[in-house]
Amino acid sequence: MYALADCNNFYASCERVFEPHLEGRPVIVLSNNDGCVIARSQEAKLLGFKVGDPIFKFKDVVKQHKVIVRSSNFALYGDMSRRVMQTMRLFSPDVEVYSIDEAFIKLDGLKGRNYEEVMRQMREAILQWTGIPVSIGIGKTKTLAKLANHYAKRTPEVGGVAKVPQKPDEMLKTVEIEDVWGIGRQWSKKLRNIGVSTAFDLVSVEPESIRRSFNIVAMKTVMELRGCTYFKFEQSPEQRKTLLRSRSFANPVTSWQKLSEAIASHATRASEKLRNEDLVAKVLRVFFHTSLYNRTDPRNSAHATVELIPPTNVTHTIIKAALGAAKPIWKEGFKYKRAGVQLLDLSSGPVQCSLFDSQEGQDRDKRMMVLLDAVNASMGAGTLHFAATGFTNVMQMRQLRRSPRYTTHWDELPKCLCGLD
DNA sequence: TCTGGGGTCCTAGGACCC
DNA sequence: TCTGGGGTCCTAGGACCC
Repeated sequence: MYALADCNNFYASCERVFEPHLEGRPVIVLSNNDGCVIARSQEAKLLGFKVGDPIFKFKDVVKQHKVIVRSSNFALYGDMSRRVMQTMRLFSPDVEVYSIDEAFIKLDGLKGRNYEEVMRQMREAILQWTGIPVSIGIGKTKTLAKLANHYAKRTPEVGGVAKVPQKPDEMLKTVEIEDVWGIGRQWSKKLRNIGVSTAFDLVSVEPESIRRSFNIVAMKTVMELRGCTYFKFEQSPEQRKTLLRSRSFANPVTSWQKLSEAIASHATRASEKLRNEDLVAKVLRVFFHTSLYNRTDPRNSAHATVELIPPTNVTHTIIKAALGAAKPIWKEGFKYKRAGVQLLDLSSGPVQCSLFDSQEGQDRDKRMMVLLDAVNASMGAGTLHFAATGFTNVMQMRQLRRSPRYTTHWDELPKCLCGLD
């Protein structure tokens, strides 16, 4: 048996923990550069805000309903997430962190106890200790736990915890096809066309025919809804295969100087992440393109791939490779809106030296990176950086409404939570 | 004027091998 | 006039997830 614990409206709930007066009011959180909606409180959902809505189209609604609008504050959300997950681990050692706001919990270790009862206690503890409300679904497979979770979220009477019953038909009938985990927009449309509109309809379809019309993953989803385990519990995550760092520009970029600084910044952040996970990359891809929405300006999309020989995680090597690949494909006369660096073919194994590499050179680079990381860890990110990333900060995000990073920065600690002096 | 930033897996088709 | 049967690897595109 599995449980899926999922934080309710996570980012909006994080904003509320330190500002309780936001309770009951519509709250939305914006993407980087304050571009579009990425999270909504229940009240904001009822006003019709959807994930991905560009905020500038909703100025009137915001004003009329006094919607609380916040820039994203991932320092806060990441730390709150860590606290929630820590609390879960006190109730079961088998926790698979699935995303920033949800985790699967294997319940088999709790044999003899009432699963629902334990999960209710866990829910209470998380709410009391972190201030974050969660919903919990329990089922025989991950897909069924997800489904029960969905049910719990929409059915207040169950008090935040729901379990797929022995005879699941009635519950399955209440879940629309697009709300089944693993069935997205395209497949839902196709399924509705053949008369499949709920989870209940889907379990009645012959799995083999689903495999033929869709693919093996869709078939596994059907089997999971029928109670057969296909998606395994993964306590420790598999080693990642790719790593991407990219961002839209607050203001369009037209010069090679600015674009190269952005690419060097992404290369820096990607290298740091790589070292953080003790990996090296064999392939690098760099890309940049103009706005996807602007129909009047000339459009351009460029990308290039290079092999890193030998595989590396050294910042200056990766910056050099990224800029070397980007320079020949850069063109004058375009307003670039986004750039990024992707690292592929990642491995943790020992590095095979190339014929002309000196061991001394590699050792020196390694020592330099250890020093760089240590300085930046103790004195703040970016304290030491390569000149290629520039000093004017082309990467500056538009973030006009970010709340304080209450739990991770000393100078932003909450001073008063109750409105009293 | 203003539209996010990450990931995974599967499949089909082409190039190549014997 | 007639033209096999079996593999692997790579890439692009499309689906899904948060």
